[in-house]
Amino acid sequence: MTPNSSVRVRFAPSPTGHLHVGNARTALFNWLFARQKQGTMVLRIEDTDLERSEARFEGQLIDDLKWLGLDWDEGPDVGGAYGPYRQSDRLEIYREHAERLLQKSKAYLCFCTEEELQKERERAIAEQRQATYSGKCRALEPAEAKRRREGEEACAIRLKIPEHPIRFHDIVRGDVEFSNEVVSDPIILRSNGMPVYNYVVVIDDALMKITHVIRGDDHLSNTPKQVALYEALGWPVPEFAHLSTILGADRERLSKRHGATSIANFREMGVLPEALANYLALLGWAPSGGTREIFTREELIKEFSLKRVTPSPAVFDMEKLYWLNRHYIKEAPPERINKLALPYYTRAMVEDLTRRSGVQSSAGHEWIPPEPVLNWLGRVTQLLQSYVDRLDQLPERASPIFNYDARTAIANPENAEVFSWPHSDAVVTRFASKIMQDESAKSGKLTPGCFKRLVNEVKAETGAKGKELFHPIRIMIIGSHSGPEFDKLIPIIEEGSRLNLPRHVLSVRERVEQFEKARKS
RNA sequence: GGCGCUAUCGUCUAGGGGUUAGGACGGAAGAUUCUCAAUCUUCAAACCCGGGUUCGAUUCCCGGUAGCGCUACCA
Repeated sequence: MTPNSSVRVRFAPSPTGHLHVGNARTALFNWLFARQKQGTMVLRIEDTDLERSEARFEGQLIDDLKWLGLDWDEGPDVGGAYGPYRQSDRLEIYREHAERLLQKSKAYLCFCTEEELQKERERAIAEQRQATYSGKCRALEPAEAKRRREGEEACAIRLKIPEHPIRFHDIVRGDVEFSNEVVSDPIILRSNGMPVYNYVVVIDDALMKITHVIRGDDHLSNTPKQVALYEALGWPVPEFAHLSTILGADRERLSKRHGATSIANFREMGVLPEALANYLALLGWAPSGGTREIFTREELIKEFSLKRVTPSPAVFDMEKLYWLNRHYIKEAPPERINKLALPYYTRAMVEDLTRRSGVQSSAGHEWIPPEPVLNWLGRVTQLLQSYVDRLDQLPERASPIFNYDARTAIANPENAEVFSWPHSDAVVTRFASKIMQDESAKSGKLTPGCFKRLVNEVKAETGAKGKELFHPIRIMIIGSHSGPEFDKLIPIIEEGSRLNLPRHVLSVRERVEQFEKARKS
């Protein structure tokens, strides 16, 4: 992965929590672009917001990014020639360049207090004007300003916005122009010596030789200030690509309110990383022709194009993500899915155990099932694969196997309807007596072939066929009239009944027995 | 309030001065199956509004409206 082009992009998250889907999509687009151009991907941590940033979040961010399948060539964890890659380690650099700007009189000292500025702003809003800085301190004599600063008067450093409109090119949106009238001289260094975001981002991007700034469109309105900064510093302005916002179903900006929005959430839900990456790529980007939807990582790298990114905001559609996830679950090698699915089962089993015993067993969480159980769970997963959107639904879908309860099966109104059918009574009675007499069923070794034979006998004896035959039988066995095919289900139930599990899985015979008992009582 | 960005089926999108406006998710119907899921087939579903340019605008331009963003000594 040696970069051999001059393209350099960066993903610059703030370590304020888990990676959010919006940011993940930004990271993905940066990554796709870098990899396609064989350029360099830089990870930079924007931790100048001391109040919200936490060191541990950086590790989470990196985990989330890696889980999504992204990597980077330079960053706080891997180093690089343009470090440091944490803004908190770069404060000296920011101060130094601010002073340089001052010397070149591209910036000036501002002694206005926050209260003054606040009043100015309120007045402007009251007069329905743009709330821009008056530029009062811009008129100060440099010599006087210097004297006041040396006299320990608190001051911030402001950039001089040029007297001409600011234009820049955006790959997604085309040419954008802002009148200088509406961009007021921004503070770059606060009176407490801390630099401001719009300033550090430029210093970092320029010093890190970033050629393409790909980021969320919430930064679009900040861009003129940044362009002015590049110009003041005499540095080349990079290309910009502002990605549209991801919205929730209510067309409001996607937030925790909308449910799962962090990468960690999706990961816990059992969404596969390739499904998420594929989905995210489709949010705002479409291939030429616009008919393909499924892309491997390599195909995305090959096909991706910033020029084809849509400028309009996109609503996050969980259903479509699930569709992709189902696709990738089906595609994935069974061993991989089994391995990923395992924790969901063990957690459910342990929870079930603690619920019923009332004892909290922390050791249970690390329960590693023995080989035969592992294999069996793998077969359960394969049986249920086409029934789930995400892996965390597996235990729930497997519930008829694990938690058979004859009473609830009988009490269920839908089932009651089935039992009101003319043949149902006879089917139940005949089938039950056959199972109770069957030798193989006694030891939990009923085979699909044997099961089929018994069903056929019931069919011949009662005249029931199709649903009238199978629905009552299925209810007896799994408590519901619908479910997986018996051919696959029967061996799994029987095998499960012979395994040593935290909670015994009832054999077909045990189920039928319970059912008959519950029915008669 | 000011400024900016955006506007094609419910959703993600393709397309583009003349098209039966294409695909996908979801929905509906059918096929298959004992059932459900999966799968396959079919169907319904859209160019925000008003002007202008033009022989012709959904497409180009302007305005309106709506949504979102920015308007900080937040990032």
